[in-house]
Amino acid sequence: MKKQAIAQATRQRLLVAAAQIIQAQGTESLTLEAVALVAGVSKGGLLYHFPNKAALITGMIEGLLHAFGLAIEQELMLVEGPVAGRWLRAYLRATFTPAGQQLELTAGLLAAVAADPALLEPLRARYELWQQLVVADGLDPTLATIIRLALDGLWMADLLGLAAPIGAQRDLVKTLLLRLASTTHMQGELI
Amino acid sequence: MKKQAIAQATRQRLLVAAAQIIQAQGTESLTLEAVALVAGVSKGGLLYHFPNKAALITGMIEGLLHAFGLAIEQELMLVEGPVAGRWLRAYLRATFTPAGQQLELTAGLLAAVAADPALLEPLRARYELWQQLVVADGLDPTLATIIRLALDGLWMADLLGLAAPIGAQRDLVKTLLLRLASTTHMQGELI
DNA sequence: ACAAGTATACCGTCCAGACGGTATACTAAA
DNA sequence: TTTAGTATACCGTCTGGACGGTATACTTGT
Repeated sequence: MKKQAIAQATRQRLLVAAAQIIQAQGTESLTLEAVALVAGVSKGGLLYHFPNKAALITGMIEGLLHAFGLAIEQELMLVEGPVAGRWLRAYLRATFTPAGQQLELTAGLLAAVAADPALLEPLRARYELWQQLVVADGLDPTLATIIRLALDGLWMADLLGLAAPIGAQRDLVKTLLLRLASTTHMQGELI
Repeated sequence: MKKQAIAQATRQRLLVAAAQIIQAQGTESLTLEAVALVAGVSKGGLLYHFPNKAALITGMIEGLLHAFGLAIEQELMLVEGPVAGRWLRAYLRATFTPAGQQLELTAGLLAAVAADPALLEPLRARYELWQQLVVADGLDPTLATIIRLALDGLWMADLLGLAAPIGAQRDLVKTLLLRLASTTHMQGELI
């Protein structure tokens, strides 16, 4: 195998190992040594790929952003429903997608908030952008924002184990959210 | 002043100091020494009130649970709207309560997830209870769950600075959520 | 084609400093 | 006088990261 390809795989293993440690034992246990051990690399090897701890965490967040961005783009290609709410529905489906539920990568968020909240900056920037797209999606901006917040809430409930809906209830939530995100105008008492 | 009262105030200062440190510098900077310094107490003084770090974090979470529980109870006393959705609306208004301290204490959650996810257990238990109340509130359970998730999402967006709606937009979100939580049955295309 | 030279990927050790926690001394209110 | 509350001094452990070294893959001059 090509050397570069191996190196790339090692890098990925390190990222995954870091996420696993966080999920299992909390960010405080995220030490360079532990990550290296789980990934089957020496500490020096880890530091080759990520020159310091912050770089490792940034790597996780960038990975998350990249994966989720791809998931959205993919969902956007699906032809469905009215034009209004198109983007929001893609975002919605992406969060319900395995990639969106890659809690592994999501753990990077926790690591960032632990090590230095400033590391969240790229994520914040992306969220600002997403929020802009959400309100400009042709739906009622307020309802669209609520849908967005509900998706984020679900994501957090999953991450922290805070009574996230599962099974059939989860499907119902998804279905209703999708329907809300297809509503160009609401009737009667709602708005 | 009574000595006990002073001690109680010191305890509170320690909790607040811990929350401030977390918000400003991340959980990794939450060291006993730093907390003591910010609170204007020596390390020994801190350890009198909280025998170890886990106790300090548990204290923050219990404080959050207590404060939020009180806020809900208070909102429940307000007479308004239909019976259905009564509890959810109280939860909703409590979430929007401008008690800045609440956000401070919320930081305890981050500390818990950093130090040891098991410390979240009391919070998880409480959430299960809340979720039960949410679905049994007389509204459509799925819509009620979505509202709950949106509130949690808002809470997280505030906590992490992820494009949380502010100002007029925030008020609109609150108003629409309240209206959704007063809807005993939805019309037309929605359900 | 191939030796010589260079870049890439990774290893193992070491250390200064920070951290949680203990032990003990002090102080002022009751 | 007692003791709740706070201060000071200290210890053992762990951590991030620096560093020097090695082996394998590439590139280049000839």
